[in-house]
Formats: sequence, structure tokens, C-alpha cells
Amino acid sequence: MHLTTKGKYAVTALLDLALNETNDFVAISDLAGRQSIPGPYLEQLFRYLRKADILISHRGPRGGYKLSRPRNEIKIGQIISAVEDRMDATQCSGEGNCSAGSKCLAHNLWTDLNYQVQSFLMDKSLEDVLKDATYKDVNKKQKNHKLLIATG
Amino acid sequence: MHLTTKGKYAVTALLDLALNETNDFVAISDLAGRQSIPGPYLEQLFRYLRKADILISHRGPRGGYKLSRPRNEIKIGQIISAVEDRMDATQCSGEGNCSAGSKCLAHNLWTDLNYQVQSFLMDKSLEDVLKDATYKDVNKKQKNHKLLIATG
DNA sequence: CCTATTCTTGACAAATCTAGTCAGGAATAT
DNA sequence: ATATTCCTGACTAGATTTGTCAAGAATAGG
Repeated sequence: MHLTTKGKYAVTALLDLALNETNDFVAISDLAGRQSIPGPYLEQLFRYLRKADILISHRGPRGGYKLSRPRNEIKIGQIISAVEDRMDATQCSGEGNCSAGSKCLAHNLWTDLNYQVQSFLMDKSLEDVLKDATYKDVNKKQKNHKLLIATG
Repeated sequence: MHLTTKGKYAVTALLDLALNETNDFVAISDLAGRQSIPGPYLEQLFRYLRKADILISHRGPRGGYKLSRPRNEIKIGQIISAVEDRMDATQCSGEGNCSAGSKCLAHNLWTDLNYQVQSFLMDKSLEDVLKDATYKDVNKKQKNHKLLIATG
């Protein structure tokens, strides 16, 4: 079970996109700058998110990326699945041959852990996380930014 | 959040120790053989488990390792904490400076995920996992082995 | 049509970490 | 005494992560 900066960068960038929800496309350089993520690296991650139909892209001036659907319909788990390929906790990729052909003593434990984590991540949408963040003391600058947009 | 084979090997080995619960010490070579874990590698992991007071060791002939306390008092989370050093899911090691000095948009999400995983792992003892494994279809050979011991 | 902007793709590289090995030493049961 | 077993530290190969870079394709706007 490996949750790396890949998944964390991806989620953070998409939260930013969801926060500044608009019909316009947002350039990677803007996102990367706001969230302190290396631009070319984020670009690489966005390939996977586009393939997973989470992002829509558009080239040229005023181009960029935007969410493919409303922010309450995009789950954190979907984002992470798109960029991480080693989230499975079992030693045998779930095949049950982790100990000389049969299940090792811990097999069901890792399966249960997988379920816990996946449920948690699949239950939470971008909107859920933003609501939570808004009520707590996350980055003031970002809340102010949202406020400016909201109040015009 | 990185759960590697280190943690999985450690848990599996300790489940084996708990399964063959006895007053005798068990040699690493026996454990490693039964669970298909490279001996010298397991030896390395057992250093951490001894430092964490989960294992007791004894040198010389008939030496080896045994659990420091009953199997229902050793939690999976304690084992994993002893050998894994990157289980924290936050990008900032919990310090809340993940985005230019303040919390990033996803900070509370990762904190909540940490809590989910830690709760799950700290709730389950070696005994809990074994009970679960016994009722399901884990490695027949290991169940038979236990049976042989139980029935003498 | 021209040009600046922005994504697209593929290759490449450094740093880190994991997973595993090895050798020599110390303790101890028999 | 001696074989057994843990103890310690150092070492290595390979994989993975975390990026970087360069050249190309699409497109909005003048």
C-alpha cells in the first residue's frame, strides 16, 4: 500500500480546480504555482487523470484543464486510483497465493485493510473535502481567494 | 503512507509465533522457513520488534524469539509502527506547513485517513487476526500444523 | 495567415528506498 | 569444547519516485 506524492499532488491540484470552479480552463502553470507543485511533474500526472475521464483538456491560448463533471461527483478514490498503481495492501495482488500457493496468515487482514481505505476514499468527493477544509483552519490565502470569487 | 513488505513480513512472522504459542523460543530459521521469508531479512526486522518490546530473544542452542506478552495484547498497529517509518499520509509529517507555511487543501483529508488506518490497525490484535483466519480458508497446512500441536 | 500560448508525448536522470546479503562477534545449552 | 543462535554493522542491486527536458501539435486572437 503506497500512497505517494503522486496521489497527494493530484488530489491537491484537483481540489484547487474544484475550489475555483468555473467554465474556463485553467492552465497547469497556474495550478502548479498556487499549490507549489513542479509544473512538468503535474503535467505528467494530468495525463493519467485525463485518461481516467476526470479531467478535460484544451490546447492553445486560454486552454488548460477543467473537471469533467461536478465536484460532488468526483471521488478522492477515483483520483488516487488513476495515478497510483500500488495501493493494494496484499502481498499477492489479491490472488491468495501469498504463502506457497495458498493464503498467508495475514491475507484477510490486508484485504480488510484495503476495504477500509478504499471505502474511506471512495466515500469522499472533492466537494466533501472542500466543505471540511472551509470549516477548519486551512490556508487562509486560499479561503480568501475563494471568497473574492464568491462575492465577485 | 507506505506499507511495505517490511510490515507485512513482520506481521506474518508474529502471527506464526502467536499460532504456535508456547513457552519455548522459536528460531528465526524456523519462522523464515515456514513463512517463506528470507532469514537474514527477517532477522533485521526482529531487531526493531525487540527494541519495541514486542519480542523477547534468547541466544544459544534452543534459543530464538517469543512474544513478550499474550497474543491478545499485541496489536497489529504496534508491529507496523515498529518496522515502518513512513506510515504518515500527510505531506508535512503532520506539521501543517504543507502549502507555503500553512495547511494545504488536502491536509485534513490525510489526517482523517491516518486516523482511519491507525484505528483499524490498533483495534486488531494478533489473536483477532488468527481467529478470523481460522474461520476462513487460509493455508490449510498451517491450520493442520496448529491442530497437530493442539491435539499433541 | 502568423504568433504566442498551452497541452502532448516520449525519453531521460538523480535521489531515495526497499529488499536482501554477508561476515564477524557474542552468548549459551549440552 | 562446541554447535547453535542471536547481534551488529556494512554493503549492494534493483526498483521506484520525483522530477527534468525537448520537440511537436492544436488553437485563439489579431
